[in-house]
Amino acid sequence: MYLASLGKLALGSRLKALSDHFYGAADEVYQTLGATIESRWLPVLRYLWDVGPSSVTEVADAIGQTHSAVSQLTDKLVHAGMVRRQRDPADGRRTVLVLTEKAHASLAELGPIWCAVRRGVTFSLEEHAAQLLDAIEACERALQERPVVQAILAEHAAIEASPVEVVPYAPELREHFHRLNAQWLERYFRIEEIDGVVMSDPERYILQPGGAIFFARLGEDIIGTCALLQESPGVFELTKMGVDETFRGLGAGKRLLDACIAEFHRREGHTLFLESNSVLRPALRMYEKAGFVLQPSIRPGSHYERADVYMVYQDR
Amino acid sequence: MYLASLGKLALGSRLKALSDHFYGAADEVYQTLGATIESRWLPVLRYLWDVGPSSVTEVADAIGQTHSAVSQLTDKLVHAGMVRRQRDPADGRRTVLVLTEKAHASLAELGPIWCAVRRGVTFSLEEHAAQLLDAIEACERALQERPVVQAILAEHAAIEASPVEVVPYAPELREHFHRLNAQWLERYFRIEEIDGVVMSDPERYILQPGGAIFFARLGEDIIGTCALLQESPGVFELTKMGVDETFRGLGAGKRLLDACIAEFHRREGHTLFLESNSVLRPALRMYEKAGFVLQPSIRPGSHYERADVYMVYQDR
DNA sequence: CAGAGATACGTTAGTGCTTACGTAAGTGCT
DNA sequence: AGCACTTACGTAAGCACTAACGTATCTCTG
Repeated sequence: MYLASLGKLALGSRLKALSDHFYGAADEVYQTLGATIESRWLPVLRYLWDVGPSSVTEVADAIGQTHSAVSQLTDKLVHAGMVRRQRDPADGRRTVLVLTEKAHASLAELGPIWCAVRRGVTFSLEEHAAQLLDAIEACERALQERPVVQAILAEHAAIEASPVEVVPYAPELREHFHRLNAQWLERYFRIEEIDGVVMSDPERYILQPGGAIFFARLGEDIIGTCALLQESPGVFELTKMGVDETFRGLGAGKRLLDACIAEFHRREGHTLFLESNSVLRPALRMYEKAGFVLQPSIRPGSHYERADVYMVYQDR
Repeated sequence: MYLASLGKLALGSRLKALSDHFYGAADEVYQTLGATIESRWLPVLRYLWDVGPSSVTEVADAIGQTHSAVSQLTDKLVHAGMVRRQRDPADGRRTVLVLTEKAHASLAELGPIWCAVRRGVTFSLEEHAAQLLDAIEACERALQERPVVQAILAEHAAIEASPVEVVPYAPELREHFHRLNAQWLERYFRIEEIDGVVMSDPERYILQPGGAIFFARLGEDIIGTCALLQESPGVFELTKMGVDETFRGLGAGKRLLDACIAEFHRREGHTLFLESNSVLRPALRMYEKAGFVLQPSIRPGSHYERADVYMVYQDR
């Protein structure tokens, strides 16, 4: 599913899809079992069933919808003979919604079906149903406490305020080198033996053999890294390029790449290559734009299991 | 929020509400920052951006919507100057959607905004965002493997096939007594000291002092329990009534209650009372229907912290 | 190579919700 | 008491999507 790759950007779309799935499933069940109810009615009917006669606004607030939605839904429920509208004698503005006898009878019969729904969802989703409910609840609460729009605007201001800077390796940044690379390795592949060795001691395995490491910095955050590894005199490998997922789109990758290529020239290398994997499409496109050319076959004697792309830099 | 109390029954509604919240938040951000994009466009635009020119059906499949939806969205995108429709020369039925130059320019500028969105969501929801995404992914997968409609219908058939039976205490059911009571105690209150003692050794604390325990059984599942505790000669307390959350609505509670009242009569008790809490509204309604009458104040010298309701049985 | 069936996709009608608006009824301030 | 305000709620218009349909095009089979 493509949407999964968009992560937090497509949260709305994915939630909607799941929501529609459950609505549809419930309706299918009701219809198959001959229940005269629709999935969208449930919150209103259950509220009136649990709490008793209530005004439109009261119901709307409880189930988290607008009074218009409840009012329109009430039209349908009245038409279906499930609800009566009554004027509130104490307050002429209010319309009190009351379940009819028919509704009481219908709802009483629905017990086993609702039970089956809960059981079926539990069977189908196993423990994920509870995890989903917990996550929803936690998110609802968090959104109340820390409105997401403000948070996003604040982050945007912070991002705009300070530019992405590229800085060379420094010992105190070593753990960032590990963190940033582990992030994408674990997400898309796994940490191969050679990765673990190099990531844990980059000074020894990258800098000492005549290589270089750069970091991208945004304010106080180290958001990306990239390494230039000297494989043999004049032959360099571009490797361990990683940008924090949440910080992509700021051009940090390109800046790091440019820094590595500049360093390659400064050291008067004659060959610069890289190995990658075809699933990392945005990265490959960036390499191409920077001057790397896709080779027809993978590099002979590659160190990496995951390598299925081999590119060589062609100066222009 | 009332919907939370419906649990798995209202999954669709809650997901929809969250979904709308995120769509709305994204649109607010785009508008505030002056980006000429709407949240609903994102899946299509990002797909074309990541994958390149694609046909309508291809996009629809990737983002999990119907071709109609994509087609109609395309109308808007064309109108906004973001997308061009092209006939596929190789297959005259297909319409290839291509991002315009303007779209490329717009999307390139959106990088920092998307970054801010990811960062903002992470800040606002903390670890719950990742939990939500994981749960969504797990549910999507589970729904594919075990369609929920079939699961529900199967459960319903199982429920209809065998009636709820009430059975008296037996030693091998002891752990069910603990499980069923722990479920609601932990959910709404906490397990007080006296609860723990009684639940762990019901034979000693309920049966030996002249009480009784009943269980509700559905097929192989023990789905509910209820106890009659003799407090002093002829004075009985109805206590430890619990029905498995997923099995509510089958009338098991009422059956257990009737069994306890019958037992109370069989033992020729003269007083039957219960203590409960006002949040357990459906249970209180059931007690009332069975003949319990709400007392004006709580029982003097109650054993329970949570008791704020005191009811006494009035034979009719 | 004809014709049945499948596929691609635009169009239309309908659904479930929203926002915006209008009206009636209650509330509060002077 | 009078007038601005708020509140309750129905109605209208609009949006995002779906299902159903129609048309054009392609593919497969005998």
